Amino acid sequence: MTDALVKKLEHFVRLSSHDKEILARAAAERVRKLGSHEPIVLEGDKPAVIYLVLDGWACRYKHLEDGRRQIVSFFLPGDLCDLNVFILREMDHSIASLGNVTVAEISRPNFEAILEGHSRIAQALWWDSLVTIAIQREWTVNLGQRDALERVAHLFCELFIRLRTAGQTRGKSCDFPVTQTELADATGMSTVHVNRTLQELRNMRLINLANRTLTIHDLSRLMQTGLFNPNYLHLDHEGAHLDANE
Amino acid sequence: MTDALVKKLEHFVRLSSHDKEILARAAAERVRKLGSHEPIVLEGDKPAVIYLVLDGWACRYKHLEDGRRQIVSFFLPGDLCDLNVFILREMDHSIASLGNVTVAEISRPNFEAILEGHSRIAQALWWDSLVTIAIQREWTVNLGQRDALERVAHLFCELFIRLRTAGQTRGKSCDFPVTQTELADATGMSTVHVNRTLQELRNMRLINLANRTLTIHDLSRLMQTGLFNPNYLHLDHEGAHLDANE
DNA sequence: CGCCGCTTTGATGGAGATCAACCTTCGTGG
DNA sequence: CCACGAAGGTTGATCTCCATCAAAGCGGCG
Repeated sequence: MTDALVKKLEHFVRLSSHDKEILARAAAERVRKLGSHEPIVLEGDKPAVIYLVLDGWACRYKHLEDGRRQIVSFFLPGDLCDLNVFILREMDHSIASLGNVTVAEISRPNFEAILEGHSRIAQALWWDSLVTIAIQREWTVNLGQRDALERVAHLFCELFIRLRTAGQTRGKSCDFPVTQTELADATGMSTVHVNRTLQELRNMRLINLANRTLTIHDLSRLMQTGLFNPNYLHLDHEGAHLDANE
Repeated sequence: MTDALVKKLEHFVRLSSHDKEILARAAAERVRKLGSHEPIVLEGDKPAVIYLVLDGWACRYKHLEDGRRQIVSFFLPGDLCDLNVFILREMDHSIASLGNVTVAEISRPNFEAILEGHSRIAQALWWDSLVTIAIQREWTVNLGQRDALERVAHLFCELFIRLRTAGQTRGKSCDFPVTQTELADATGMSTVHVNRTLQELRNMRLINLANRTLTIHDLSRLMQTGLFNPNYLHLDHEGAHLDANE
């Protein structure tokens, strides 16, 4: 069940089978299955546990008082939410499932035991959280500078590569359990314009998106279209010197 | 010299005079003074030291290949850049000074010694970095959902409150060493429209911005205008149970 | 079947980009 | 001490991308 997490972390550092065991055990502590569009965390909640997405997608979002909503990040299989969040008194954002989702809830003491007892895992999780922050910065760039076509293209590149990193793609395709309304909330566009932008990307023979499946026909052209530079994902096995030698 | 940092951290937890001493000593290790618009870190650099802003402002930004630029965050006095950044092989963004800036460079071993030897400081720094991430998320919301007037109003509220938290305001005023071009790069607007938006805020008697000084005449109305909710700054002395008892 | 969530299409309007000047301030050097 | 140039700020005119409004398709499921 922790395949996606392990596979992702191994882009940073190679883990021993003991390390993998530790993660698998932590993720088995308490598993929850959720249907579509169910709340996981609500703004104002007291942080209680750490969530690890085992299967399916979720999203983090914020509402403005007048009802506007911005999705600020997507959680894919293998993604953890903010490690140190226990420090805060209340959450400043909400989290909800997109399609059907399976999450592991990891309790605070259990999680802290892992961080303290297994420094290679801890390092890998720090790397992961630095990448998460870099992704958030890139979203700022995306919303601030790119036009509609570039913006959607960039988002698709990011999500596809992140999924591939976690072993969640099939050739040129992947699950994509996100409605156009949700894409609109993530890109700061209207649903109507998301729809037209998707048509444009389809007409350019870059992608297809139907039946909750995204197919990217030509990733390198899609990357050009979205001015996508993957450096912020820091994927080149950076922590090789920390590899488990087994 | 570390007044701003200490003052900020004390919104989370009260530090002992020994803690403060530790911070002051670390910040004295190597101090650099920079003029306006000087590079501090460039995208592609290998992370080498941690920076602490002692005086003045800096910004983090990213360029697209075609020259567009997005400022993704501002560094104010007392701000540290990403704690764990050493893990990464190269930087995915750049940092530059805005006006004149004094920064402390803290070496990796020195910094790690502080984190390990002084858990109260470490906790406070974790809190600070969680707030930094929350700010980045809020920028995503700002760029994705708010219109020009709201966006600038929101940014001013955030910066003013962050400065006040670090003891860097004088009544309703504060230094504001940011040109309209830079405001445009931070808000994803054109300079022309930034200019017109500032005029609108002035005409509404909410602010004045001249001679690198921002004055906020009516903060609560400015907050309404920008749909600003300060909860994401987590300022209410959250870690009180960790206070140094002296 | 009929309804609900999602997608698609067409028509209209507006927020903000872009282009092109011009003005103001201030630091520098002659 | 003034001249000049560069950087920053201001203005007006035009244009375009995308929001908004409204309505119609289209699955899929109870």
